[in-house]
Amino acid sequence: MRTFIATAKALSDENRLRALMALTDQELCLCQITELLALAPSTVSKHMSILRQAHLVEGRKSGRWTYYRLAETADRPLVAQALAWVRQSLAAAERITRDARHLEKILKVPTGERCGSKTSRQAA
Amino acid sequence: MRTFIATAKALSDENRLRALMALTDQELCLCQITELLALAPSTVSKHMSILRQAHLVEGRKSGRWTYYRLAETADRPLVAQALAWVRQSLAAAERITRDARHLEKILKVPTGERCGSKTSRQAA
DNA sequence: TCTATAGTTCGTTATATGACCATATATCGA
DNA sequence: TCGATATATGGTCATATAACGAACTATAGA
Repeated sequence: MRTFIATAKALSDENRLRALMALTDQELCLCQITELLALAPSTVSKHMSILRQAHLVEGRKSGRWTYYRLAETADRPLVAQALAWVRQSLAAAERITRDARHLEKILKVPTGERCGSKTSRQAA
Repeated sequence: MRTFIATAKALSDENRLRALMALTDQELCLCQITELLALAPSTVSKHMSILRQAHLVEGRKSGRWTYYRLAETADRPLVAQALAWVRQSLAAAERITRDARHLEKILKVPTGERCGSKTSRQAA
């Protein structure tokens, strides 16, 4: 019950849903999600922590960056079911498709020029 | 997106989940759900209103009573998916099975002796 | 080594939520 | 009609949540 409620709550916030949907096709580092959502990094970090605790995403630390991806659900069918529900409910949502277009641009920025670095800010 | 979030929020409260699961096998009037959850009637009414707005349950007014049942989902596959997720996630939850046992007793009380009437209070 | 960058954690603040009681509405039965 | 019952609605209060900035940790690179 607790687990279920934690998952449902994790799925009750627009920004977390946008982050989740952005991870559909590839993993993203926190700064890319931050760029997409246009929120403070600390806020996004908190959101991702909530998604991770609900086993909806997994985090992988690599050097300075933390990469997030959708969770491996082979041994968690209920999470898989939840993710399927999210995906089918939101795939066509205007906000999500807009994010997908925005994400394309974000992904074109090479590693090393991303995030809050002066270089990437100038590029933007 | 709004709709999805409303649904996810509706599923984020333990008492609403208990009510939802209690409706698995039959419809119940508000007072029966109130008895099951042991909350103030106004609180339960609010909960059912939230579930109804999320299209998870339907209300049917009959005389003094309002009967709630799981929503008809033939034309709402996403709601069906959500309900399936709930059912499969919680069917075995200790709280839910305990509620099911409690519900059996509640259902044995004949109509007219239910709810807060003096008769039913004496019976309890 | 020193500085900048990426991310997390913590404290604060505004809003959302769930609980209650009091009240309103509606129905049933005497 | 009048009183009791079933539910809904509105107000209030305590707690939960999401946002931010500040401060901390860790890593990379000059």
